Amino acid sequence: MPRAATSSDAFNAVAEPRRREILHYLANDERAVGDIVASLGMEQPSVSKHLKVLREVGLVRVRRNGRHMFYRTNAEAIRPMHEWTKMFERFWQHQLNRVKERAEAKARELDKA
Amino acid sequence: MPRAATSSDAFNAVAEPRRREILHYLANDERAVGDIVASLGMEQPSVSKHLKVLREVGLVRVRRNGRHMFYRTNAEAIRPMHEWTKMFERFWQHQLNRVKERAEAKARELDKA
DNA sequence: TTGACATATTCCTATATGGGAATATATTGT
DNA sequence: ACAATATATTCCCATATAGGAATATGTCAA
Repeated sequence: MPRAATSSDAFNAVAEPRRREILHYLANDERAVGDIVASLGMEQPSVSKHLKVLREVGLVRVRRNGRHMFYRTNAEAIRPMHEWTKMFERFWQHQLNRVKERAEAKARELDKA
Repeated sequence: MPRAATSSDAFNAVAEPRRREILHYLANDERAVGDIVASLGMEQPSVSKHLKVLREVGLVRVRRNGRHMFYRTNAEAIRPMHEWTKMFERFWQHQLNRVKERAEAKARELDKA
């Protein structure tokens, strides 16, 4: 079995760095495809293809205005990823505390000497 | 150009659902490969291969004890993904507020009638 | 209608995959 | 040394890329 399609869910879609750039760029305002091309320095067909993937998983919304297609990030679709990674928050805080505690213990040791 | 390797970074490694399951399972305690196989109901070679990918991007740590390899999630490696998704938090909160405000405005309208 | 502009799609190719099956490697106990 | 156990690796294959080049589609303006 090959890898799951990039358009199968947000996790797969977002694995591609260019698509993360696009999502970031489109977070504040809607933008026409040409603006993305100019601002991010990617080829136009490439941008269109990435946008298609992002559309298919609901990570961006489109609106047509004349010849222009205005895309904008749908932040809500990123939320499940945020929730998933959040599950591990307490674990890395734990890890950091252990590192800190060990450092402090070492400092006390040195103090005694 | 094909897709970036699954072992190129955490984003790509975590795109695979089975690997997310494994990370979740290994978050609390270290576990031997056999335990993962039994608990998650995957084939042993499959688990070993997934663990290899996770190791290569630093998402898990290993410790050998006799014939057993004890794996555990390195939560710290998930943090960058959490930070990236966090950038969008204010945007989805914004979206939710707009939905809420519209609902309240509608409620006021109905109240007048 | 025709031309110019904006975006999308198609075709091509090298490459990486995940699963299954089989096998290799490592470690322990006897 | 040998058998048993635990894990890792290899080989095979169908499939999905992402980029580049070329082309198609859609929309406006004159």
